[in-house]
Amino acid sequence: MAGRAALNPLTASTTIAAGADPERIATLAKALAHPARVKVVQTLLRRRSCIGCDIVEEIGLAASTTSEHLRILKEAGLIVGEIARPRVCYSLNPEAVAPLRVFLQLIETAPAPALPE
Amino acid sequence: MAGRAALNPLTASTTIAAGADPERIATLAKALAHPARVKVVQTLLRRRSCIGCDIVEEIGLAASTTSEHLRILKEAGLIVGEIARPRVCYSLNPEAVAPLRVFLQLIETAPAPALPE
DNA sequence: TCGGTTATTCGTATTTCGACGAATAACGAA
DNA sequence: TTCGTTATTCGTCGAAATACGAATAACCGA
Repeated sequence: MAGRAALNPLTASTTIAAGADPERIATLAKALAHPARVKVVQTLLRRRSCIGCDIVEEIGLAASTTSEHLRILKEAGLIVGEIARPRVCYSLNPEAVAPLRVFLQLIETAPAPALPE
Repeated sequence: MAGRAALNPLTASTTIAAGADPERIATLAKALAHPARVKVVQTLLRRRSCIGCDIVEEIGLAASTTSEHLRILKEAGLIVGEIARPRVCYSLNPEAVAPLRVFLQLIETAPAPALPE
């Protein structure tokens, strides 16, 4: 089952993704639908280790605003925050993006449309 | 450079995606951040051929609302609309999702965080 | 116990989104 | 030319998102 590692490209479960729950897909996409949140993820990609409030100055918004973006990412399951008082250590949850990734891959490998160019 | 077919999994250009333009990523994600728009894409995946106003009844919203969703998808480059008066023939533009897909793949293959569980 | 440090919540203002019906556009067919 | 069919644009409304500063919470160390 793994989850990570394999990154199963296009298997049986893929076909199902064609009819995957639109709500779920949309929710995941929405979590990444703001530049600040993408930046947060990119930061966590760069500095693999968890980060505290460094994220705040990294993306250049007020602490309260950043906290809200982190909340949204957390709610979507994309990141997790380990409390290490007085700070919080954030890190990515790589498996969370799978449904959206599969959906995109399905689009990308779709047969070219009839468009005669 | 192909574009489709290969679906280049994780190559040199991937690393760059770690610092990919957050605006671009966010814009793509935003286009898919609504269930109705995901449904439109799913419909176009199922019925590979282009569709006219069938999309309207497929997703069950008013024609004007649907048109707006289609506009957003078009603006993001995810779909194209070929005019065939008096109707419009929509189809997917599979290559458009590449940047977002690469970004997601990068997340998914990121080294597991330090979280000792 | 008392500050110091960091994160989150709260209240608020502004902007954007999402939905609808009505009106409009744009052509093929009769 | 006039009608019918389909898509889009427009005006509007309520809901949601975004941003901020102030206030609050929650611990660790002195």
